[in-house]
Amino acid sequence: MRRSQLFIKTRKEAPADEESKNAQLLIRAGYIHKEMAGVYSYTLLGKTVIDNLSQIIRQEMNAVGGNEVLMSTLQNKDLWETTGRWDDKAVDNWFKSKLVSGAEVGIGLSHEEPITNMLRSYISSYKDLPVYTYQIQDKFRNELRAKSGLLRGREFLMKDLYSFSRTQSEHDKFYEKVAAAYLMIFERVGFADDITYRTFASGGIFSRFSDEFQVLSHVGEDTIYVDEAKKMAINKEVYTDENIEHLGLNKGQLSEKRAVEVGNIFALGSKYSDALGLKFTDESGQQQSIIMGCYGIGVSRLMGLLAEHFADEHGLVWPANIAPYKVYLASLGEAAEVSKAADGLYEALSQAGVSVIYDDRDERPGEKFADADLFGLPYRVVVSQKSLEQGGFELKSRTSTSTEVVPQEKLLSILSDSRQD
RNA sequence: CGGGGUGUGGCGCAGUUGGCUAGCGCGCCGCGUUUGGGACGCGGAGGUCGAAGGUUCAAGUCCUUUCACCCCGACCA
Repeated sequence: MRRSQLFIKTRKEAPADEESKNAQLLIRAGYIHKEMAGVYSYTLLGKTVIDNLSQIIRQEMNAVGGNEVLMSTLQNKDLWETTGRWDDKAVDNWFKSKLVSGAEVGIGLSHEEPITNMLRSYISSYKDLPVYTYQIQDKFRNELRAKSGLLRGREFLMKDLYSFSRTQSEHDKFYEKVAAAYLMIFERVGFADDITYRTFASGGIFSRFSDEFQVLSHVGEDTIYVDEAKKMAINKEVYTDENIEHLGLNKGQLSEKRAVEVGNIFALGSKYSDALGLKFTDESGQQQSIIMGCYGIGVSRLMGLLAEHFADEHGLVWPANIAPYKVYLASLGEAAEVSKAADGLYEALSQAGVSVIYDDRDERPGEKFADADLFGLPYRVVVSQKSLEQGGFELKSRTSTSTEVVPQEKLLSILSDSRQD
């Protein structure tokens, strides 16, 4: 992508109506645009980050047998009344609207009801199960207060997986499989296990605990207690002597931390399947309940937390797997030989499958360097009179302060070598 | 929803006890000089001062109502 074709413009100053670092950086760098409190649009840069995150999640969900689906945003009130979740007293953050006829519809805040209902059309036998479905799409929640940029919005991108199992043990096995997949996902996006904790949290009716995936961060809304040696954590909401003992933890080994919840998995039992009449016939011809589980990851929140976490005083510093492009290629000056060399390198990189932003604008060096830093791409390559005289192009990684001049073939091999998966 | 704060060209801000043509920086347009860390000169364009109502000879400034945004708290099925 040529920078001259990107419509975004970077800013030196942070917007006055954002306090959070993630929103300030992402807006300054032109990744997102604020529509209103808790609602953001994504430019090509931001959308590519979202796509990269989604792709990693998709791969891991497919690996555990997930069927990706796309559910409707408009929701059938009847389904939610069946489970008792239409009432504002039961769920108080609905966005609701009306058809011209006057009939009420919901705007999707979650999808247990519709997915369960949809499966009634397809599931009837033990042979049809288990089934795992997942979706990556916008959810709408009428939060009393949106805050912290992408970390708590009213409209946000979420991956939700729902599992439908025949027995509790089948469910339990899958549950653990997803838990492992989650840790893999967070590792792949850059949150390794030194800061990511599977955390015991309140479980609802069907299990003693649910599992949250918490990334340690001072901007976190959650307080958790961490046993670093055992790699275990417990949410403040269930931090009682009884639970600590139940989990085999020792209060003296636990330290209090702030964390951001990036994922949450929990058991649903047969609450929704029974309520909506989704059952299966077992080998002996008997009707049986279906055991459900629910597994969420806040994709846009994850992006916000990545921006919050991977940044320095100059701007964003994306992990290689997440960066919207791998290389920021900048030409300096308007000399014909420089433009020609830069054009050629852009072609060569593109053909080698290296994703690159080519800053072909007529701007001064300082501005191009500042933008390269702010964008946070893993590598910066500079084409200039100076680099050409030294026999090549100047290569610098976003995190290092030193540069080296390398000839084209070597540059191509370096940049396509550590190609992102 | 309780408390605190802020709304002035695209962005960041100033604007005194009400006073006459509403300023500054960035960005934008034109010309010229520049070109390795967000250049400089000259000349331009762009504003219902969040909105509505009121007080006054006169309102960005005072009063009332209202909307939006940020932060703390509560809430987060």
